[in-house]
Amino acid sequence: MAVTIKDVAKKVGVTPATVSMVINNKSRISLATRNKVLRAIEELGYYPHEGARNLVLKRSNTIGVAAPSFISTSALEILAGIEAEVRQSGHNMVLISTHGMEQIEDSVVARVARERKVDGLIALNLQFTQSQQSSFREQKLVLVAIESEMSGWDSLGPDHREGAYAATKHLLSLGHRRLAFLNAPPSLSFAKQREEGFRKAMLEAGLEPARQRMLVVPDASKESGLEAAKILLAQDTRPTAVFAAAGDLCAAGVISAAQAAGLKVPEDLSVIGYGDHPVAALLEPALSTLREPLAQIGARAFGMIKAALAEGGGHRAVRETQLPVLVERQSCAFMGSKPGFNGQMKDSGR
Amino acid sequence: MAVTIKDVAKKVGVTPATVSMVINNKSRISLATRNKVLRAIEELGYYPHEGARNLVLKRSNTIGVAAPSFISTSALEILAGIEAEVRQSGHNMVLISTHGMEQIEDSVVARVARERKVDGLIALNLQFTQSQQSSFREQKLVLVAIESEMSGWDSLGPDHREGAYAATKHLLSLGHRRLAFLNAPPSLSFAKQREEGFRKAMLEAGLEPARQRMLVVPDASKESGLEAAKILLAQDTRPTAVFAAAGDLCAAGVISAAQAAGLKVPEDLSVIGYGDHPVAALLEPALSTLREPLAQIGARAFGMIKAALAEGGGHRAVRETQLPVLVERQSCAFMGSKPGFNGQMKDSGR
DNA sequence: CTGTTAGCGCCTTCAG
DNA sequence: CTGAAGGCGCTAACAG
Repeated sequence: MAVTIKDVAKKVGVTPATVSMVINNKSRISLATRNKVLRAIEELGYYPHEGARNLVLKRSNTIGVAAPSFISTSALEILAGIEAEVRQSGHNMVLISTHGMEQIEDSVVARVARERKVDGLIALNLQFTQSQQSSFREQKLVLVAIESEMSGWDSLGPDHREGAYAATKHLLSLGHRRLAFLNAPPSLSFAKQREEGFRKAMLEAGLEPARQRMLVVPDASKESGLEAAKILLAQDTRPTAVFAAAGDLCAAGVISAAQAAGLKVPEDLSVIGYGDHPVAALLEPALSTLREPLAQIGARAFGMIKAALAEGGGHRAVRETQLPVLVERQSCAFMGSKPGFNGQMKDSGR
Repeated sequence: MAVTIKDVAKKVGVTPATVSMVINNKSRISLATRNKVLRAIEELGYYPHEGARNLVLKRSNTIGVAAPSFISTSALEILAGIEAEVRQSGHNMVLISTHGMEQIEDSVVARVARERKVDGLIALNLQFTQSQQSSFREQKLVLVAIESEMSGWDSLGPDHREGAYAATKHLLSLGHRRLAFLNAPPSLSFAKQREEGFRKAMLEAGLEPARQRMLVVPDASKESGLEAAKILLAQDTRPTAVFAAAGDLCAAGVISAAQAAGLKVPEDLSVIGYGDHPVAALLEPALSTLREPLAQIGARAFGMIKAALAEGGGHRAVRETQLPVLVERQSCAFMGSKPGFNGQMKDSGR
């Protein structure tokens, strides 16, 4: 049997209540007994039993992170951000992956909300139903959504609009005028926002986005990028730069298609991606892209949980957004730049 | 306040103990009261409080997974495997990342072993000290090690020796005789085993591994692969194939260097990696490599935890190993194959 | 077969 | 400033 609060109380000759108080720095206890207690704790190697404590305090000291899947580099980065904060504040963290299956999602709710295993929940790319949400409210469980919005709850995520705006501006500043825009299907929530950012930058530059250069790809795969690039490159006045807002993988396909067509990147065609996927730096040429502050988002999400918890679940419904940053590598160049004037030189120009 | 066992007891007119028994299918309770209780549970929406239950049962129903970091695709895959099993068996899982810092590692032990927050621990790429281990034993906590061995405890992990053997055989079967071998530094535990596998295959083919073709790279980065490849390609009789046992990123560097030197992969140089990193499939040409059954390893690890727990912590010290599988893509070809005889055709040949 | 009695390990009143 | 008492939600022994 592990050593309990009683053991130390007995050893010092006080009651458990006294020991409890010194542990929790409660009502000023005489320095004398306080020290005696602390010494006994040390000698006995006593550690409070968190479960017991949680039981009386009516909390779990644990937060859950729910997502369809964690097997993606972006989910991972967010997770890392959350984890660091969680540990630092002495909480626990459990992962709940739903695999996109409703059944599991429901069981999440059942277990989480009813067995009171978590005090708060961070939802990543997940949308809870109204009934699930109200079940959370009943249990006074706080919810924070990343990359999705649920009215009445805090939410946060990268600013797709500004990210796309920055990418477009970058291309524009390099002298490009015929920009192609490869977007994800509108069913993905961020697609609309990225398009807004693109349009805004174009309009500010006095340019009208050309219809035939705005393509929607079915997914963010390399194949999709290849297909789209073929269409683009077959046009009479082909674009001098393409912004693969659908993602870096897509951009990889564009580069690949361009090279297959005998074009050099970035001399003949500039390409910029989105997301800073691990492959981005490995491509030839290395892909310029937008990096989202994922770890920071994760950390902030936990911060919001804590704040909400502190306020006793008072719904704040804060909505925050964090700015992506442009990562310049070798896939973009001044329009019409000669070979020899390569990406490396651009980098130093900033 | 959530509904408790008392509430349902009161509603039915029995004592909490009775309710507890029907929940746990204990000593045969009259069907009549049993049904009444069940109905009440249903009506009230009662769910047992796991924390309270664990307190009296002296368990946590939770297993911990400790690793220096979870922020890698391989760690995540293992985690996914664990998670699925954990959920299925109704347990909980907490993540403990040590960041390779001893201080944290100690606190892991302190918290885990003394606050009794977990019944078992899966250690991933982690080596616990003797004193930590005996502390686990005292707490009757079971330990399973993945990718590291601790005597007296169960352990498992991918079979690096067989993996490397398979990779080497593959190259050999393609007619290659001058194989280069890029290994991780011997400080990484798997390096030795992969080298053994390589040597075994070579010896079986009657080949003596050439010293100058066996390089050690400082890390598994693309840069390391680039550097190593430069050395290899500058040799008089350069290798016709390279096995980047250090990892896929390294292989990416080799491919890049080869292409920069005007060689075509796989026609002029075959390259095989290790690990099936997400980028492997995206490279040009797509990289052949070895895929480790990570999810399966995770699942099995939890299986071992359960078995050990069931046996009441009787130390079994089982040692298991799982076989990687060869993933053939486009980066390997028959030695001396002409352009046109590409990887695609090989694929179908198997 | 069911109810009562004791806790699990801890914390918070409420008296002293 | 400290002790005693009561209880968090649940279950294992005992009685009845």
